[in-house]
Amino acid sequence: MAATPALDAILERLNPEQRAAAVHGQSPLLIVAGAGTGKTTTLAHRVACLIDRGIPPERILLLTFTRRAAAEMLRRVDGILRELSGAATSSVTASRRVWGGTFHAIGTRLLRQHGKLLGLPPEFTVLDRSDSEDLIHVLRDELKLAASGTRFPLKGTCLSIYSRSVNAQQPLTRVLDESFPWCAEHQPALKQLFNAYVDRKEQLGILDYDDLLLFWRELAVHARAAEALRAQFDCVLVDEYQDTNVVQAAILKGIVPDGVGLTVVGDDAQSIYSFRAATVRNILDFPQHYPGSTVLTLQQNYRSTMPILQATNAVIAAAAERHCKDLWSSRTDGDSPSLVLCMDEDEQTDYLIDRILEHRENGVPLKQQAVLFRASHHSMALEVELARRNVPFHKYGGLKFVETAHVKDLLGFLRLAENPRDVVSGQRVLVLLPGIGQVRARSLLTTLAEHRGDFGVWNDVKPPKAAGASWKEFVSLMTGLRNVRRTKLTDQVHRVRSFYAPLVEQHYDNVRARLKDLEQLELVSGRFSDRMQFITEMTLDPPSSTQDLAGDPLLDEDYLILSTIHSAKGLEWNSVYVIHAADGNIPSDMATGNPDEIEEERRLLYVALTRAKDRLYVTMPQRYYFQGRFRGDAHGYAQPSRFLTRDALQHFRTEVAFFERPDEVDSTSAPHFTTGDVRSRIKSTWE
DNA sequence: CTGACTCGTGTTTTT
DNA sequence: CACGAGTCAG
Repeated sequence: MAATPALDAILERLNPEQRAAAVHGQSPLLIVAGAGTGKTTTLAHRVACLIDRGIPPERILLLTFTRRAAAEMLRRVDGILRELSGAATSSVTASRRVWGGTFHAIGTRLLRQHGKLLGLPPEFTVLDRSDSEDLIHVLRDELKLAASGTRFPLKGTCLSIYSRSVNAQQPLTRVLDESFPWCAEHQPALKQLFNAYVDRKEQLGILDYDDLLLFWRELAVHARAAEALRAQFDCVLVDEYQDTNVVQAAILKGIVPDGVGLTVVGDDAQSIYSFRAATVRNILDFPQHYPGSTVLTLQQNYRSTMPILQATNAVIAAAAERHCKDLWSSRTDGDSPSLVLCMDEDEQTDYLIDRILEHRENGVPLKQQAVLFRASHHSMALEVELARRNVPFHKYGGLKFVETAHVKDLLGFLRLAENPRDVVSGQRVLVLLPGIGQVRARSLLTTLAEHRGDFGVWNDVKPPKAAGASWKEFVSLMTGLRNVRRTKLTDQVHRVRSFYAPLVEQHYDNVRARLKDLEQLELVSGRFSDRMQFITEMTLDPPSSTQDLAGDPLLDEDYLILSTIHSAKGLEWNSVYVIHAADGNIPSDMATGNPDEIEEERRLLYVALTRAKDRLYVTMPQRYYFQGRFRGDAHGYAQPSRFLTRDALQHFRTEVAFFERPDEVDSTSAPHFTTGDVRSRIKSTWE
């Protein structure tokens, strides 16, 4: 292709492999990009090149793993385009026209656009994980499955089984045998439940997360729709391809059957989402799926120092199956990573905070430091201590703001108004009202459905005594919300909040914090133009939790990052602390069932370690106190993660976190007073 | 039928 | 411990 001179100059900044990827033509392309090898930079340059080559931005589809990643990528594209055109404003809007987002978000958008071809109403609502569980729960009751004597799997387990089956496209028997053997005896009942689940979603006009992919795939193979989709895009780029599942691969195959214009990027060594049915085979077999494809491998690491890379290379070298990659860096100097043995969790916490503050003193801002862990609750003790010491932090992963009961309640009102057939939201909202329980809620919703979602019929219902005046108020709120679709969204949220606030006090503890969250939500809603968009975005791209523990991080310029390893994917920081690196946590003892799971845990540790640019600490408490049943000082001893092999440990400096104990005596100074003084003071309390 | 209560069990990662 | 399932008094 003929690049303009200016573009050539910009591409000079890339290394040869990166440049080859950026300027590659339309034949199928796989970029195997090791950790920190400038994957985002490369992809951004490729998108810029495509636009520069005259491909209309709205005909480019960029699929990423998170919305943040898409935004970051397009920001970089903007930068490059602006350089090219000498700050012309047109380029800024150009990248905004690119279709960028997660598979689920893009799927939603395309299904609203083309869903009619499948008979799907464009105003469908989307269930998040816990909504889906609630629906399963309702159906389980209706089918009386739990009452059959033997204990039936919990709603969450049922949904996991269902989800695995559809995402891996595997028959139920196989999923049960391989992943849920203890539920095998319930196979017939589960089949019945899943059929009901699929039918009910159809009746209610709702889709769950998995449906967004499944329906999109149907769209992509459905003759007329597929044509429209294929005609819509010239180029499709997929990031984090190692974490896609077979349904996602089928979607791509449908949109781009011959792979012309298709680019996928990923690193098999960082595949960590098999619990969501992602399969590393997608990236490994890409050349077979798309004959004539080009494979480019990026191996020069621009992120970490060589001592850190030597350690991470050694950790991944022990993996059972991997693409050979030998990451290297020109940053040869730097400190060896530390393995820090702490006596117990408290000492680990103290050690961390001391190090973090020390680094900050030395000019590394808190935002450039991250504490990473396997499970969300691993940071609890640290969070408490950070709050006590007034160190601001922001936590990614774990329970999100929108998953808290009160936020879901408030959104429930809006969702019911948007789609009165949505009985999941309906139940949720109705049982909040005094005097209304499961049974009455169900009958009210049936009545509502019989009157085509006209909330007015509820005026004729005899309200339960306990409901009092609030029933009339509730009905008028809902009719209002139904009719005033044009009212400003914040006003709608405000009305719901006024009605709902008193109910918070009746149903939950910690009322103040929850009411503050609701205020926050009203504020957030101001950023959205219409209600449907607001509801959908909140389930597909929920904001990470507001941290009220350590003050509002938005007000603080600088804050420390706490993150699960899963949520840290693709990110990097100057100083990284991987905590609770004991066997049983990494690998989690929930995930040591089969060799594949263990291998994934190894990659998980690899992902964590490769986030570090300059300084890497791996810490673990050696003594764990048992939680729960046995109180007192019962404890056990932990071993370092099995993935820190002898070979890997050669690249670590092992230290023991000793703390200056307060009992270290300063023998040089004379006593200010005697023990006799102390005793007389004690006596004075009752004298 | 609702809502307050007790009892027992299981416990990761996320769109 | 925290949540879900099951029990029982209004």
